[in-house]
Amino acid sequence: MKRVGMLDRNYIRENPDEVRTALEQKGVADVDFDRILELDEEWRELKARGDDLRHERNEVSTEIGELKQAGDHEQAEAAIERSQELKGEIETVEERAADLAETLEDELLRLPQIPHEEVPVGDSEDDNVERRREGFEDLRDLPETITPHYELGEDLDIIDEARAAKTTGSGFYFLKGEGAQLEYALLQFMLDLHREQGYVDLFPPIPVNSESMTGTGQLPKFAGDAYKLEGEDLWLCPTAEVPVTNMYRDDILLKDDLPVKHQAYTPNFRREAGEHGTETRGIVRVHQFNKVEMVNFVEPETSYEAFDRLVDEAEEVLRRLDLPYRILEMCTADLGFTQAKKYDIEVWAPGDDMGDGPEEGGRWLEVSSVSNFEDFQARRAGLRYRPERHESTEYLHTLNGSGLALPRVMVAILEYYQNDDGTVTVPEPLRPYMGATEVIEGHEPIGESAVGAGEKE
RNA sequence: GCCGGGAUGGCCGAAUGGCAAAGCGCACGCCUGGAAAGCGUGUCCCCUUACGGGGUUCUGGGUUCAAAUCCCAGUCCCGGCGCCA
Repeated sequence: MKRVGMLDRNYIRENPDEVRTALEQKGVADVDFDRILELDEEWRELKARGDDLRHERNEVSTEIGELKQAGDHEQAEAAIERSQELKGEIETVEERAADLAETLEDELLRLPQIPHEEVPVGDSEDDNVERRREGFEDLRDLPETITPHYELGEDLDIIDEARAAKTTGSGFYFLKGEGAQLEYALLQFMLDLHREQGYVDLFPPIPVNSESMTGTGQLPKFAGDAYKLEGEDLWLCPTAEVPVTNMYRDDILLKDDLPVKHQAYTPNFRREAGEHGTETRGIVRVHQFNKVEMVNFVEPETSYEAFDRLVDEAEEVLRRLDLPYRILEMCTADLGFTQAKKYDIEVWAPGDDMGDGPEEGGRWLEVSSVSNFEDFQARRAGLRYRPERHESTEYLHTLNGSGLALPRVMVAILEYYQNDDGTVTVPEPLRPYMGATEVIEGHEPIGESAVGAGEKE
């Protein structure tokens, strides 16, 4: 199926002002929208001219067949000559048209999704709006001083960043013993919970090709954020959204199939280019992390209901773990390229005072991002369905939400469930997944460096 | 990795160089007391206010006045052989 731009061409032609407003509100400066309109206009003229020439050629071509049938070779020769002339003319016109179409296509792929009309207009992340704050009314008794997760992880010997730098590089980490167990427990817990909410599990392939990356909107704009495999048209999965959404690419679903709700656990790989110097300690910003992702395919009229439900389904993870959090609505400037509306869920990590946290101290960590893409991804990826009362297909709406990103939840647990003696209480719902372990006590470190540090005799 | 076979609409499936069948499904209409059956129309993409026109047989090239059809390259599927945690 031919890829079309993310926004409907007819819509762009008929509503240029809405597109301009969206570009402005999203702060997209590298798109020359007037040029796109010109390209479209010019392409349509060439298209019409090419169609006329082809029409004539089709008529001549039919004539040739008839003349040959009738045995009139002289007339047939004349017609063949005319047909040859036309061939050249068509080639000239269509070559130009194809060039224009290609340029236009590239430009259209760079046009961002238009924000939903109720999204708060803003210039930067400072204009995001906090919608709710949950779980602060009945806080745990916390230690006088909370050790940040990166120090605690080292103390308990459950997170090892230094040795991962050796095997792989900075921005990666080993989880060890109870650390690794906690990771598995969180995974199983989240998957079981979302299964209760009606999600069907998927375990997707981790490398994805360029067409998939384009379908969900990572390409062409964000190529620099992803890891590319050398010599292959393959990228390391930056989020399960990519394989899962593209799973039904160019498919036509039935109305009865909808809503389709899938959850997928995958590792996610992100280069985080340009982020060096911030968050270098700990596992808050890393190049590889596990995440459970929820993806919904729904009928267009229901996508905003689905959005609210998706936020609730993601929140449920934090509610059950009894971790305090807040819900943030992204303003137009902080909406991603593909998103019409987006809420972030930020968990409270009390270990580090970063200034932007709540009055209780600590900081907010984004653990989920719930987005409605409306028909933006569907159009790029050819995701359609057949409504009952129409004979033609329509683009469906896609949504997704993390449910949740694991390392940051782990950070919140290590800090919020920390005890005075430096151990960590395992939240109730996770215990069945950890062989009934109630408290993480860590292990003795291994190796000579521990002796030198006075941690081992 | 090697050898062979294959890819045509939502589905199935014809056409082997000269207008891409037929069937199923679906929608609408006629018929009916109502339904079924039957009959008719429609059912991909693009341009066009419309009338209408163009394109489309996995993808990309080539041959030809003309390609679903012939040639080259690629992708994926099936079968066989090989290899393999």
